[in-house]
Amino acid sequence: MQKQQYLSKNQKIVLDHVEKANQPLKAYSILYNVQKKGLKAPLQVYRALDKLVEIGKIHKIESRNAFVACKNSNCVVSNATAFSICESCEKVTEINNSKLSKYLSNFEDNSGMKYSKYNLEFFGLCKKCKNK
Amino acid sequence: MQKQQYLSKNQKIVLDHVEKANQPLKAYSILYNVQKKGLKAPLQVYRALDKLVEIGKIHKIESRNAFVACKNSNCVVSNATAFSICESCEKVTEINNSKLSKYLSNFEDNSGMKYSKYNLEFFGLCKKCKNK
DNA sequence: TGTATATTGTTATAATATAACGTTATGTAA
DNA sequence: TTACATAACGTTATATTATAACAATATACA
Ligand SMILES: [Zn+2]
Ligand SMILES: [Zn+2]
Ligand SMILES: [Zn+2]
Ligand SMILES: [Zn+2]
Repeated sequence: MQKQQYLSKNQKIVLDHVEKANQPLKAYSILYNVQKKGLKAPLQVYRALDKLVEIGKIHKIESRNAFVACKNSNCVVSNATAFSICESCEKVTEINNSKLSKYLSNFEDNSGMKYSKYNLEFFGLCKKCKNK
Repeated sequence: MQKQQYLSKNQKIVLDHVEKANQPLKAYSILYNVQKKGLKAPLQVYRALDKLVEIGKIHKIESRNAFVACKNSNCVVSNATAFSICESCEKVTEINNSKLSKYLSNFEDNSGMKYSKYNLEFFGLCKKCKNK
């Protein structure tokens, strides 16, 4: 069986919903909003999310337990993610900076560990919130 | 009222326990283990953890919902944290690398956002697990 | 001493996530 | 086509993580 080519029904429904949002969504908020499309139980949402995260279509904002669609259409590095998070309005933006991703992908410390993945979350105040 | 100088009773108990562990601990595992010291409810643990995280004595490993004592005794930058996480044995190490922390603290993207904090989690296989 | 803030103790509950089971769909190869 | 393996689905129950709300006590300090 080769790598999955198409998304399944539930996966499409969830991805669709998350892509339309312009901010991270909580799993249960997704659930409430896709119930009219037939997904009735948390597991249906979580399973779709798991797969979508695995293939890089969706990222999890770990510090917020929330899910956001990948905005880097060419995001080959679905496992190398960086986000900026405004601590006031909670706006989250995926950072797409090749210098940063190169720097982190090549990072080695003295532990002899080679890293295949990373997740970076920056916190601060966005422009809007800073000027309030 | 000036900044807290000493830890409270519950804070000491929790910090003590987390410092003795050499891996991240879950909040409820902490709870079970400090019950003999009088902390009976989740909130007592969470409140102590909150404060300890705030003052940088403890960090939260967001991807694991677990808590680990800060190993950088001189960790002035309690809000600039980086960890390496083995995806096989779950060993977690706090990274203390001044080049990395400088690079990230000075990082600016085109959003005009200045970051006061960050949390970085690297994933891979530790030496031991790689050689299995 | 009076006052503000931090911490505590306690019960209940909210929010997040997974276990376990059986069924159905899809891809691969004989 | 049939057989087999893997992936996805549906469902119920439950585990895990975290906070709300309220009253009491302790601490710092003017
Ligand atoms: Zn992405
Ligand atoms: Zn903002
Ligand atoms: Zn630290
Ligand atoms: Zn390991």
